[in-house]
Amino acid sequence: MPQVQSTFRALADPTRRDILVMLRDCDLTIAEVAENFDMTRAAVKKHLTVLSDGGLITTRTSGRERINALNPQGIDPVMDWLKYFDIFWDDRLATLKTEIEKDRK
Amino acid sequence: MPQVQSTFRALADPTRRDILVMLRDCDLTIAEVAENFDMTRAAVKKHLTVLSDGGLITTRTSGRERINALNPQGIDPVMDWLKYFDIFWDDRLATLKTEIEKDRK
DNA sequence: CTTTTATGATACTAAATAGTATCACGTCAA
DNA sequence: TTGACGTGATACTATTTAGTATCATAAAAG
Repeated sequence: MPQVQSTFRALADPTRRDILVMLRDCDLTIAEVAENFDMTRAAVKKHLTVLSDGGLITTRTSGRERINALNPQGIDPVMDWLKYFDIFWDDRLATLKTEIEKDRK
Repeated sequence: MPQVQSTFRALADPTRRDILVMLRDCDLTIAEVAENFDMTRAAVKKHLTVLSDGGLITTRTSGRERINALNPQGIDPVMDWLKYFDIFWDDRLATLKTEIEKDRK
């Protein structure tokens, strides 16, 4: 059960946010993720570990490959925390939900 | 106009998130914020600068005091980014909005 | 005017972080 | 079996970050 801190920390790096966007479309092995970045596979692996610690991704092994997938519930701790600002961004929240539904059409 | 990265970074530190929670109730000077932490005023000042860079707070000067206030729109870049995960957390968003309205009663 | 108070700013230290290089290990294929 | 491939893990370096200490400046109070 990841702490809220580990989730916020995982989201704080642009490379890791890019990885999450990639995983939104399809699951990827470490090597496949690394192809999209100008850094070594080992560095990408570290980012994936941080994302896993933050509960934002899950991993499963298939033979010698490790497949990374987005964890739908991973964002929950962040959302729970943001709730503290309800009196300020409640209206915005409603607007966002409308935009999401519009995008899906 | 703060970049999304500076906002995510500002949120990634537990001390800074605590400061935001404090400012949710009332505006505070640097010294008043510092009273709540076991660290020097200079350290708190640095955190406030990061929060300001991230657009999460605004500051105004009153005499020799500098008053820090929560910026309602500061969280927008983060919310915009989270929109990318719409297909996963749309249902959760609706649930959260319900909880917020319930809490307000 | 003198003193106190709140802040701004700089220099410095320690720890965390992002990255590389390297090697070991298990799996798959010829 | 032999080797290539994908990964795990460690050691190392450079940068960023969180914090302190210190001093300068400006405003409020006497």
